[in-house]
Formats: sequence, structure tokens, C-alpha cells
Amino acid sequence: MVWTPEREDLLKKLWLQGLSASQIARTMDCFTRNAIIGKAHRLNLPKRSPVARSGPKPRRLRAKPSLARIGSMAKASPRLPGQHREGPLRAERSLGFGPVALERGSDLSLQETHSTLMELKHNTCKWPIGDPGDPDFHFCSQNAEGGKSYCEFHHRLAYRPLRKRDEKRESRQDQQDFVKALAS
DNA sequence: CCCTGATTCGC
DNA sequence: GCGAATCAGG
Repeated sequence: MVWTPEREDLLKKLWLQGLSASQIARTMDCFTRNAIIGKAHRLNLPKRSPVARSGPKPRRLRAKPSLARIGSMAKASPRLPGQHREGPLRAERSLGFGPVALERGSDLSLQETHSTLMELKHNTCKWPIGDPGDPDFHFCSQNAEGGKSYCEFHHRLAYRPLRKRDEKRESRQDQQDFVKALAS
């Protein structure tokens, strides 16, 4: 995936809006959090250091990966063409159980109010709905308690599949069962 | 644990 | 230039 001028613009926009790197990564489904941060720095976007670093990081030679690390590195190996990174958009698109799918014809009583970037607040759910750039792209915007990025439903939806997929591949039915369990 | 941004350096 | 791995924090 390459950085086109359009993607750079969207990154700048979201970064300046105050979205976190991981939120931007999930919104722009094709980049990781690290990629977002790295690009933000190369674009000289304003720093947002919540961490007052106590000075330059000491130089460290990159160690050869241990055998233990090789296993975990395999999980983070580059995606094959057509493969999507983990995250809400991936789930929504490939599994069809994302917010949009839930919104129509579901009895889950999940109320989703439209929210544009300008309306994002620190305490609202930032689960992206639709494709960035689409006129109707918006965020869930339900209350997100406890400083979380998502409402409780979307938080659990967003993070639970990551865990499980690390251990084994989940079937589509497993994912759908999980959504039903969440809603019940 | 959950998360955040910053940095290094092999590619 | 890119971004995974890592670090250093809340």
C-alpha cells in the first residue's frame, strides 16, 4: 500500500482532528498504527506527546530475533495481496457483521447516530462507518465510557477478534455468533 | 491488562 | 521513504 497525496491529506486531516494513530489506522484500513505514526513524523505533523520523554532514546542495535520472537513476527508478517489488516473495517467488509450490517434489519436495538469528523468528541465512539471519503462516512458517536475509543459494544467487537485470531482462525459463523452474544 | 506517541534502523 | 519492533510512558 502506497502513500498517495489523497491518503496523505486524509492522514493530515485526521491527525489534526486529534484522532489517535490507531484510530486513524483503523479508519484508513490499509495502514498500521506504526505506519500512521511514521508517516505523521515524516510529514512533520505537530507532535502530540502525551509522554514527556526524558531525552534521546539510547541507541540500540537491533538484536537478531530470537526463536521465540520469530513466532510472533510471523503473525505480523506483511499481508498478502487482498488480505486485510485486523480491525473494524476489515470485520465489517469481509464478514458482513459490522455496524452497517447491524444497522439494517437487526433487532439488536443498536442506535447509531451520525457523526462527522467535526462532531467527534473525546467521549464518543469513533467506530468508523462507511468508507472515508464517502459523503455518508461517519462515526458511531455513541457514548464511549472510561476514555475508550469506542462505545462498549464496538470496543468489544473491535478487540475481541484480534485476540482470538492470533490463536486460530475464526470462522465466519464464529464471528457472527460473537456479535449475537454481544447484543444479547 | 488497556492504551498512547516516539524512535530506531533494516529493508 | 517506509513501517515493524521496540521503547517509554498514562
